[in-house]
Amino acid sequence: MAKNLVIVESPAKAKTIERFLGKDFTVKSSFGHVRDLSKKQLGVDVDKGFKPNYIISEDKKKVIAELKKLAKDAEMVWLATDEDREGEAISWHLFETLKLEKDRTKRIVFHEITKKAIDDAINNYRSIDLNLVDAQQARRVLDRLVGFELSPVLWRKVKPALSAGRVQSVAVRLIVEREDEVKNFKVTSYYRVTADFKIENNGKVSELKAELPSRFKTKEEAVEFLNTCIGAEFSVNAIEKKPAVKKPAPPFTTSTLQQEASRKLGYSVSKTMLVAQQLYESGKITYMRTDSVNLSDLALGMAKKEITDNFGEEYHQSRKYSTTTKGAQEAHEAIRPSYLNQHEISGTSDQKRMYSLIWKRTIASQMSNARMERTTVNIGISKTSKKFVAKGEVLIFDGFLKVYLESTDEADQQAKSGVLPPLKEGQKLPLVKMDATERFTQPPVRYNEASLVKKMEELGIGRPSTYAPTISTIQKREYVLKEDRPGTIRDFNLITLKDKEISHTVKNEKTGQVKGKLIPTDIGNIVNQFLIKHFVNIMDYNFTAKVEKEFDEIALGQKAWNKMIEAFYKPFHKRVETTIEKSEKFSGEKLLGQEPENGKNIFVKIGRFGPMVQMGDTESEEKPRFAGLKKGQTLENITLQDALDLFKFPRSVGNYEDEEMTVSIGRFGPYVKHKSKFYSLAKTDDPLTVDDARAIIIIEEKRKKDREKVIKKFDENQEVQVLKGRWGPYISIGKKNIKIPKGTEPEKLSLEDCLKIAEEADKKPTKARRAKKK
DNA sequence: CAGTGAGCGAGCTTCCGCTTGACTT
Repeated sequence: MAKNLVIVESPAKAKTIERFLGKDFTVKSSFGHVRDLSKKQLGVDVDKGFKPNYIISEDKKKVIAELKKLAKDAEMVWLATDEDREGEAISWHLFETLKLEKDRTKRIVFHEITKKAIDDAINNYRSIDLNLVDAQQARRVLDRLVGFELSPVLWRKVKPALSAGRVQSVAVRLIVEREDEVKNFKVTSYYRVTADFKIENNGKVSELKAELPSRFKTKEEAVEFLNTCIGAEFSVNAIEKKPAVKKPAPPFTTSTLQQEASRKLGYSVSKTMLVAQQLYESGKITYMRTDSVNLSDLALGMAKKEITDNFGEEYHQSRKYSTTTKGAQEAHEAIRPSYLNQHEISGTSDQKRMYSLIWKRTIASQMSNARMERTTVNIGISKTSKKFVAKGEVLIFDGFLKVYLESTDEADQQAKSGVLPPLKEGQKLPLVKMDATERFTQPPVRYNEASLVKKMEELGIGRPSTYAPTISTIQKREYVLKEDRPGTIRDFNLITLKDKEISHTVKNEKTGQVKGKLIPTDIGNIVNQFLIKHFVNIMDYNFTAKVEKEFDEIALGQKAWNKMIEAFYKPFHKRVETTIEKSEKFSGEKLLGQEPENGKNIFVKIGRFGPMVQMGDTESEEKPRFAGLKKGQTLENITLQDALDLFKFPRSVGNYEDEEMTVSIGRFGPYVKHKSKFYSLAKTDDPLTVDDARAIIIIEEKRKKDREKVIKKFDENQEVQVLKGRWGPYISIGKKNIKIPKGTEPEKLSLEDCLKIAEEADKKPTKARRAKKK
């Protein structure tokens, strides 16, 4: 039995550390937090100093049992969880649940996993910092109080099963407000003038492109300018050369990795985290949930060697980066390859691509600046004081650009200017042509997953471990949707001056394309309005920053955590109560107009099951009729006619096999119902016009598919079937579906085999079932 | 996950942070 037990948070880390420590040490992991507030109740006694009721998480019971046993037998327990608020709390929870003894427990921390760092940590042990633990408890309790008191208000006033929280509600707000900006943006057009000149140098002909720095507001002004330029003489007024440098970006944090993987590899933030986790677990990169841009001395040394060996000494420049991020806790290093001499790895193509990205970014961060020379040429016009400007850039030394350049979010970047041809001051420039192109002002760009993370990080909302889960939560609650939109064609004017003649053409371009952007739903809009109306302080972009400041004071021992919570909770709770009592249901109800025949009012609003239309008043004797909105329809864009169409369902479309067929719109889109069976319409079908002939085709097609679906049937037991599904063959027994074990040929299964497989499946634990809920 | 398809209120929803779970022999 080892004399020493070391407990860290991650099992991968445990493995590495164990190698450094030798056989007197056993290293185990806690797998993150081991206790939390009870899941079902508030878990905080608001009347007794906000005493938290901690419960060992179900999936941690085994871990705790094992650690308890090992701790009992060890001479010394070393709590080596991360050096931040959460890590300190994990150590404390371990101390409490494992019932450790003070004089046989030491708290240590290290930021990098090297022999030296670990030895140093062992020599610099301390005790658990209870102030820091209190700061974490305050954070935990605050989040619980906000989440568990606010969400029920939404259930009562807006719609059941909604949620609100310090982080997610503000994330939704960002998206809602950006959408409003896009909606309210007034596109205006202007004219940009460019000119092409011909340059002759010793018989060599080249082109010089220049632009007028000022823009024209109207077509008339642009034409007037071009008119002025007819027959004018153009000449070089001045040439200015200026040196410039470009610096590499700092090494990756979780947030910047998510952004770059999104831009360069097209990954969602959850995919980025999944692949990074694989790389971490196989020891190829350092920890992937970090807000630090710091590289260890070891890494700096490796980077220096790699750069000098591969590119030469002049390419190396040692750099220390420091974080500018609000609320960063910096318990880890930046995300970097574990071994920088490994330029490539084996693995899946996703892993290879991400590794290569991380390697390049890390190496580039320790390389020299790129140096260039920027040239600006002013070109005078004989008939006006306006001037054209030509810009060129020559790379003098590539530096870090040799390996890596960070991408940007800006959609339409100016074309990179290249080398200018040799020019002399006073030189005459013959005009080839001049274009005045109509351009349009751009609305703000909607967030995608990664740019939302960037914004959240700027505001200090959320942590590296929660960016991805938060983004999936707000989509799961249907507050926002990730959307693609094809865009529309827009005409623009092009006026050209060539050979002293002015010509007008109309061209077109695609605009308004959207790919993977986050767009608020009706529910998202309504919930956001509601929360801002009643709980503006929590929706404040600075709320987190404010409470973080108080958590810091608690960590420094300047404030008692439950006093802080009390000061927040009293007014907050009162607000919750008055909102429940006084405020009306918040449905976003809007009167669209009247039904032309019966004159009843038509409303749109959020109902128990989402956005819907209503015919007739709620207070009237006669019950109103309801219908859900179709995909793509929103409270804002729906018209009276759309709404009236929705009441046309269910529509009878004739008889088939002596039974009526009806077309209706359900939760999963339009369908035909026949003999109490459902048949989905194709995307191309219009549910308002589908007739009997088409409905019969749809029914028959589905029947054919169902027949092909059956691999095996058993006459002796009709309930049991072997079927072909979307995910391969499976056994269906009544309402239950069972996966076929690997290596079994579905065609050869007998009834007995099927029943046996089903029985086996039944015995297995029901863990998978928890994930079933939508 | 394996096909879902209503009703407009009787009973469950929910938070943010840490971390990766495993069913044989």
